[in-house]
Amino acid sequence: MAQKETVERILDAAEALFAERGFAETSLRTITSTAGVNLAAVNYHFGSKKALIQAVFERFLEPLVAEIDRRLSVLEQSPESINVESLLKVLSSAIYDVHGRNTNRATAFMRLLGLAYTQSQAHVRNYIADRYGEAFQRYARLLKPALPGATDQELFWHTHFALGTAIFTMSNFDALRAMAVNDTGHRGSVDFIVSNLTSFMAAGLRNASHDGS
Amino acid sequence: MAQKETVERILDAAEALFAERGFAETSLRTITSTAGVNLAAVNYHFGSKKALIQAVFERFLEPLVAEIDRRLSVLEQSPESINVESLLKVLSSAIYDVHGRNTNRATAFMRLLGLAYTQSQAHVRNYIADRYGEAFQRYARLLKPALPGATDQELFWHTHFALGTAIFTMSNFDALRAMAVNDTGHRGSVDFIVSNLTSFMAAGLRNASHDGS
DNA sequence: GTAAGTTTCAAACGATTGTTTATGGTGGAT
DNA sequence: ATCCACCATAAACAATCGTTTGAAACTTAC
Repeated sequence: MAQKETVERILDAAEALFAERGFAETSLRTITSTAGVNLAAVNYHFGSKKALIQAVFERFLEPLVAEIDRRLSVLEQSPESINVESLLKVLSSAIYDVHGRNTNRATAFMRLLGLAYTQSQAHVRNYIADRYGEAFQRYARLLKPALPGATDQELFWHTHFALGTAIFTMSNFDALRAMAVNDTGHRGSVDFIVSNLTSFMAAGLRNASHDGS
Repeated sequence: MAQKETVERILDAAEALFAERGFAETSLRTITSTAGVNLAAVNYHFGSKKALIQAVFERFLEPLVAEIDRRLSVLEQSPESINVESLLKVLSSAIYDVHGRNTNRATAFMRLLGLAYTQSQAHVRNYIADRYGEAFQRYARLLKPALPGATDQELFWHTHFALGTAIFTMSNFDALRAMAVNDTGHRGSVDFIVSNLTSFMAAGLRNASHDGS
């Protein structure tokens, strides 16, 4: 078995299992037996469970952030088209683009992103902040002129309200869909949910703006 | 030491520790040593760790839901005053009312609520849905006419978007305030933040309504 | 003051966790 | 064919987990 294969199989299994039950609740034995590799393989290839968690995030975030950056650069070339909706669309489109319409993978990723915040042991948070903080700030710089009249305080809080909405929805995606079936009879397509989520966030964000537009 | 005292000390320690690090990450030994009681006390008084988790939620949710119910009954007596804002105010006022301006306790609980979703051990979710599902549905029934034109699906999702915004904000309250100081120079008063949060949620919710009002 | 009923306590239980070790096997370069 | 770097494997490691035990300490009632 080639080394690439083992590493990849571990990452695949870890990603799915972490998303399903969280970090602490997923043992290395569950991961390695799901992946069909030896228990010691994780420590051999990654060093520790913590390093494996970071590797899972890295494999996911690296192409995503690159794609977001690319799309922001495109957007910057026609500044008149920069607004709340187009900025939010950059994010959702980037997710679609990187993982296709493979909703399994996309929802797994959403769960992971949510877990990174809620369940995160410090090392995950620090790693993400350290590695992708710059990308976040670039986004914030573009958002500011899209919400004229908002003070820095309002901008900060409304941005994090929107962030919270997305993260909560993502990290509970499957559970919410199950509840939706129960309450409304419809599971809701990914497109429907993302579209509603985006407009919810946009409406809330615009609420911070004072220019009445 | 009276039994009441031991039980209460365990609940206090468990509540704070669970909120801080999650359920699986908090051992009974940490809880009991923080509470200053014997390790076996948890299993003696509660039966199991799972039962302790439920007891923590029950102690918090019981008075809160009762207060919400009381306020909803008052609101129902003057139906013309029922709208998105007044319904949201019921929630924030109920929290204030039950725990005063003790934001520590309130944010700890919100983090617990968030964990109940993300660290979904099925038993916590089932317990909450089982016990407080009716109260939630009553609220939803009142919210529906306040958002005319929204389909059941839109109502469900926008409600949970708003719920997610609140839970995320409250459960990361301290961290967000620390970031706010860093980014804007202002910590933001509780009233300022709650007021902005409420209007963000209201704006997003109204977005589900199609009557254009 | 004694007996019955509760609660606390130190100690141990078996199970599971992440990690390490020592041994074998494999494939490519010389 | 021989060597060597790399990887897979089974087994064991120490630590931690939730839970149970049996005896001691306490409270309550008569």
